[in-house]
Amino acid sequence: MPLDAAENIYRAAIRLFGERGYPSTSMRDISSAVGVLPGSLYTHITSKQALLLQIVENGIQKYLDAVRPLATTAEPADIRLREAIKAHVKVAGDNIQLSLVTFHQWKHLDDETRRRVVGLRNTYQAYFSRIIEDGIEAGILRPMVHPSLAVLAVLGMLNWVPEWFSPSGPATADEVGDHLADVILEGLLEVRPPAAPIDDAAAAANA
Amino acid sequence: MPLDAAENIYRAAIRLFGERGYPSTSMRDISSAVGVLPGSLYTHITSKQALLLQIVENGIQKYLDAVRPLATTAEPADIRLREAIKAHVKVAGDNIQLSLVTFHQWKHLDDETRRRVVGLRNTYQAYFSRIIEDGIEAGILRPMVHPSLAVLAVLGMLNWVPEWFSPSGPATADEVGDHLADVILEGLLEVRPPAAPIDDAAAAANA
DNA sequence: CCTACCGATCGGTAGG
DNA sequence: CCTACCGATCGGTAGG
Repeated sequence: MPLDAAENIYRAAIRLFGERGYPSTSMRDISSAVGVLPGSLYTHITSKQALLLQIVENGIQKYLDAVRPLATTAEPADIRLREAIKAHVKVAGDNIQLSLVTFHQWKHLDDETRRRVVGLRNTYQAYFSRIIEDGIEAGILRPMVHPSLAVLAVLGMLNWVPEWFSPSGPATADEVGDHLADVILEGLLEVRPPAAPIDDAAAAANA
Repeated sequence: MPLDAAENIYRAAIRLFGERGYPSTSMRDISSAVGVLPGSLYTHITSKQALLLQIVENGIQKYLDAVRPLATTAEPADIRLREAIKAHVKVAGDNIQLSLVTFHQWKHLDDETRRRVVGLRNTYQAYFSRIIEDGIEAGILRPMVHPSLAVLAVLGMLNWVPEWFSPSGPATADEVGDHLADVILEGLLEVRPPAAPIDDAAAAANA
C-alpha cells in the first residue's frame, strides 16, 4: 500500500525544508527526493508557497490541539502548567522535523498567510499566559512584576526542544516534559527560604 | 566622519540577513542598501559566505566573552548562574539583529566553517554546564537525573530573547535578566514544601 | 566604483 | 508523469 503522491511530496518537503530551509530547497530537490521530474510536482501541489503553508499550519494546529484543553480546565494552575509543558514536549518529540519547519520557516510565508500564522502563534502563547495568570490570581504561582516574561521564558525553553530532543536519547518525551516542568515550577535552587514565616511556633522551634 | 565602505556593507548585511535570512538576501539587496552597484561590493568583501562567517563569528564571540568570566569564578554557583543569564541578556539586548543572524543563519555556512562555529556554540553551552554542575556538587542547586536538561532549558530560554526583547520595552536588559534568573533559580511556584523535614519539633508544631 | 556580462539555477508552464 | 522550455534572478568577474 504505497503512500499517494501528494503525501510523498509533503513528507519530502518537511524533511528538506527542515534540513536546508525553505529558500535553499528547490522544487528540483523535492522532485528528486520523491522520484519524479520537477514539472510533475505541479499535478499534486499548486505552488512551493502553498506547500510551506500546508506544513506550517498543520504544525501549529498540532500544538494548539494538544495544549488547548489545558488552557481552561478547573484544575490547579501548577498542574495545568506541568501538563501543558508535557503536551508540548510530546508533540515536539513526535514531530521533530515538522516542528523545525513550523518554528523557523514561517517567516518565508507571503504577507497575508504569515499574518494568519502569527495570529495562531499568539493564540498558542495566550494559552500559557492564561494558565500562568490564573496561577498567580489563585496564589499558586508567585506574583510577578511582568508575568509575560515568565510566559516568554517557558515558550523559549519549549521552542528549543526540537533542536536537541532525540527519540533515541536517554529520556522519553514524557520524562523530558516532567524535568522541564520541574525547572519552571520549582527552579534549580536546592533550598529556598520561605516567603514568610509559617507560624511562630515553628520559627521558635528552629531557633 | 562617514563609516568606511566595508563597515557599511557589514551593517547592511546584518540587518538584511536578520530580516530575510541569508539565502533570501541577494548581493543586489545589500548593494542597493549600501548605495553601490552589485559588482562594487567585491572590492571590500571576498564572498557572500565570508560575509556571513564574519557576522556569525563576531556574534558568538560577544557571547563567549561576556559569559566566560562567570564559568570559572569562585563565587557561589547560583550567583554565577544569575550573572551569566544577565550577561547573556545584555549582549542580546545590545545586539538584537546580530544575535538573530548568529542564532539562525549559521546553518547556511559551508561545512568546514559551520563545524568550527558549532564548536564555539558547544563551548558556550559548556560554560553553563560547568556552572550548573558546580552548583549541584556544592549542594547549592538541586541534584538532577539529567543536569544537561537544565542546561538546555536555560539556553532555550536565552536563545529566544532576541526574538522578543525590545530596548524600548517596559523592562531593561538588566531587569529582564534578573527576572529570567528568578524563573530558573526559584521557579514559578509560590510555596514549595521543604525537601525533607527540617526537624521533628517543627513538624510537630505544624501538626 | 561602474559597465557589461557569464554560466548556473530558480519556480513554474504548455503540450502531450 | 515526461519533454522541453520560459523569463527572472542568482553570485561573481573582467576590464576599465
